[in-house]
Amino acid sequence: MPRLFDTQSSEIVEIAPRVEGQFSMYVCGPTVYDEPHLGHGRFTLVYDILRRYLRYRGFEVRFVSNITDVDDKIIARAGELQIKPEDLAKNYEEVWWDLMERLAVQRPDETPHATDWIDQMLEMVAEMVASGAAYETSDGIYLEVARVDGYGLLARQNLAELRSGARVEIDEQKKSPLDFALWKRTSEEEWGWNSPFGFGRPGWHTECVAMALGILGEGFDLHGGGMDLAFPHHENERAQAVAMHRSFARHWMHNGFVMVGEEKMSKSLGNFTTLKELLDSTDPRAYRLLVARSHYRSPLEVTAEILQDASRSLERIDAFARRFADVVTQRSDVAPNKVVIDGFNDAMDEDLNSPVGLARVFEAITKANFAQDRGHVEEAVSNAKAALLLLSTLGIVVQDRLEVPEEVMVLAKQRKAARADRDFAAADRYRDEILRLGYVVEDSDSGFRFKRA
RNA sequence: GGCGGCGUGGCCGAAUGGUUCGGCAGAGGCCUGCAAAGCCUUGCAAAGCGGUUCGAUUCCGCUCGCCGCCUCCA
Repeated sequence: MPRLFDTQSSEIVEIAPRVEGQFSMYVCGPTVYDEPHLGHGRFTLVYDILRRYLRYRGFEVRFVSNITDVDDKIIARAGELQIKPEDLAKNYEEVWWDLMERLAVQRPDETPHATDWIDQMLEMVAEMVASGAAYETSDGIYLEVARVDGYGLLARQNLAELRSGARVEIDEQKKSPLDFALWKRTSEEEWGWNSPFGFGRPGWHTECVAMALGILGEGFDLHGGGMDLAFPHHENERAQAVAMHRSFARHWMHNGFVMVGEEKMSKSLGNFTTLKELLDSTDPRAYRLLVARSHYRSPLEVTAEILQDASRSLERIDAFARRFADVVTQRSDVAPNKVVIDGFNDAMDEDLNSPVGLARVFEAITKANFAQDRGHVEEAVSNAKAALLLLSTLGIVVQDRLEVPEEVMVLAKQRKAARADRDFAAADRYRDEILRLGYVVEDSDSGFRFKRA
């Protein structure tokens, strides 16, 4: 059974799902008001890898990730641009899915939108008001944090310490600065919904509770997001569930930040690189490799040099894939090497240790090459198959074959003939021509293959 | 102020109480007509100071440096 670090207990524990063999996970998705940056790319890759891994391990995974399409920032941005907030959200949601596709992040099974869950949120608010956990002020409905058992669990702080450190703006009407809005009352000119609590819109923390419980049900298996969501967002989600006496996530998972130098990359610091910039300039697989080769809870530095490093590493993977593309399909009788698979699984089972998992993959690549060099085909193929299987489990799509223009193919054949005649001068001329067309020919046991120059 | 975490070879990233590991880059060699790809060999890593121990990079303490959360944030 895989184990994961649980933010709630601060230790690595078995994930032991609610229903054997099934795994339900909810990950906080984007607020669609602007271009996603590298941090968004990291978290989506981390949970994509988790999802792929659990599936590969035989779990039936149900993965829900929301789109926050109503929010103060969306409204503010839309106001600046003089467009409707709905249109802004729609536009950036399209941007989001486009980028996810480029990153080869598989679509969640369900992608609920906050605006489709307003009724459910209002029911929840009514329930919390009725039970006395929530109270009304002139501008909305607030949850009284002091009435929630164990508030501060995810922040690893007790209520008194949180309160003393609170930097939230003072609101005379709130019983505590930590109390948070469930429903924000607004004027009717603004974007909003009619409700028993007056015209307005939901608070941020409420939507995820409604959607997670509404889709996955009580006691779902895992709730994840970036570390900065642990507090207050996830804390406040949990608080609402507690206030309603519903069991919430069994397990909390938080990934580390993308760093810029010694600082966290973030919108507010303005030190971000957008995902689009990255993907326009780098093989998206290089970023995935980078994410996978550091532990998901560690900070991750991304620079041009580090990306270059990952790209070169990727070249090694592709070269390996090219070398084994044919023989692997020919030898359907050979199974992936079990020692390699087990080593990978052991690493991934222990808090999703993909760096060690990748190390096992690279070792298998070396063994496959070593064996192939010596003509030990079965050993080579078993290692190669294991490596290829594990790479796909990490979502790394290998480029094992390159389609070349007919012209290049003809030149390569001519070169092959020239070499057979031991006319090396001619062979080299053909190779130069191929290079001029943007390809490198490599000799192989069976003839030749190509890579991009 | 409270809480959590980090400091590993030229670079990035892991594991680990004793022999460590992966990638990238470097050096030498093998293979190749020459390349490419590949393989092999190679480099006295643990911020500092103490302590525990037969033995510490790994455990404990202190010092220094850095980061994150406590506000919107992946």
